[in-house]
Amino acid sequence: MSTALPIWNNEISSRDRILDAAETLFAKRGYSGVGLREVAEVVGLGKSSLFHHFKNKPQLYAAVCGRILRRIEESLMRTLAAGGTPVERLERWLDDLLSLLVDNPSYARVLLRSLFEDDDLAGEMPEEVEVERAIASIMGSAGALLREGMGSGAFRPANVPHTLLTLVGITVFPFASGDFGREILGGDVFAPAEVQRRKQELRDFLRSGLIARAER
Amino acid sequence: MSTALPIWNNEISSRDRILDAAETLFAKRGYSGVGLREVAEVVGLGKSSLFHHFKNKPQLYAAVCGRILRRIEESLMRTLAAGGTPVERLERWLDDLLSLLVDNPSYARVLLRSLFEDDDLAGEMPEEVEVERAIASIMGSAGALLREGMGSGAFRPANVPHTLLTLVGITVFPFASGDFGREILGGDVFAPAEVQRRKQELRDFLRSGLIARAER
DNA sequence: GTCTATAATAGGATAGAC
DNA sequence: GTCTATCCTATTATAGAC
Repeated sequence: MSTALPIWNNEISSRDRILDAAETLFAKRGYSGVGLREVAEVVGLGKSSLFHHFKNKPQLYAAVCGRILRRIEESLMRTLAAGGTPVERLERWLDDLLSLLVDNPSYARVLLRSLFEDDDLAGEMPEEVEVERAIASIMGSAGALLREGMGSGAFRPANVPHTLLTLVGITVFPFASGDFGREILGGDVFAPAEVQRRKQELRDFLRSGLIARAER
Repeated sequence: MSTALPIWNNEISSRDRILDAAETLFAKRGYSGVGLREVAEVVGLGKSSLFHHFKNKPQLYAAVCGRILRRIEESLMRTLAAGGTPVERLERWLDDLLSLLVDNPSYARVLLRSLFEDDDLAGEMPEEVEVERAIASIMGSAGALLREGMGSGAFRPANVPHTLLTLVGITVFPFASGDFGREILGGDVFAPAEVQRRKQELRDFLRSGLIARAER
């Protein structure tokens, strides 16, 4: 019954290798576009073996999404705990989030795709509940930061929920946009130089918007 | 052979009813999540009848996406042709785009989902080529507007491709975000009051960013 | 923990009657 | 232009041997 490995064990468990394979495939083709046969094939297992680790497909999907969201949550907590002014914390968080999305090219796509599946993650299984919890935690912390900054005058007064949607749109979307983003930019969104540029453009946009001051 | 109806005919063609049904379903469950059986059922036809109007599933999908993109293209062209300063044209365009997305709740989801399907729209069929053309046309016009505004000093100097990605992220994403957006906002993203608020928040964000001037 | 075998269903697509 | 019938393959999931 003990599936936990000793900490000095370097082997990656079957469960994690299944999650890795499923994550990549879900990013590429979405929930319905991925068959468990293909997941098993990538991992190097028989199809039926997957059901020993996850009781069905929705649970596997929720486990993939949950793992991503927990990592984002951890990153956010670490960033916020490091202190600084609200502006510093916001900019550091967005920087770290972008780094995380770039280091794990499947994340942005899996996340946005999952937001579009209103049905497929709405169950009562523990993995699905965990997804909801992580989302609420992340958005709660980000919202609190925005409110603190607006209260102290560091941020312009704005509608907090709409600002949260805006922040998700400008940070996550570009790294999920695949060929579209590549065509717009004329190069890979994940290339280091392009990532640096995106971070800079994001900071500038948050500081000044787009419209020049003379026009206001 | 003539499938074209006389202009005084009020009946909606089977082809259009198939496109309508497919659009709604693709928005809900994505390309792979929709079976042609279900599309046919919604329209009230047998599954095989669909193949008389579209030769296969990829073509139907491309036709759905193409119809949406053409409407956005038309809206953009009309807006840009109406003249005004770059700031006026940009703000009018975003306003009109949001109205279009709100009037057609499937649009945002179908569009963003299609951007995540690098494979499923990359063929050589005329419908797929048309999708590419419309995207290039829309992004070309928007990019030209940005460059014009930056040249005249109306917009802050910024990286045009990244700004395009940002604009897509802040305009389209919220209306594709479904339950997530609903939870963040505490209400329906498509409710008239919320749409008005989003338009206002968008204008403010473009004019001032998020960070207060005192902090700069 | 992984395997083979199997069940039951749904998928896209075609042929041909009407 | 729509239908029924059919083909072949893939899907999720289970049972039970090893």
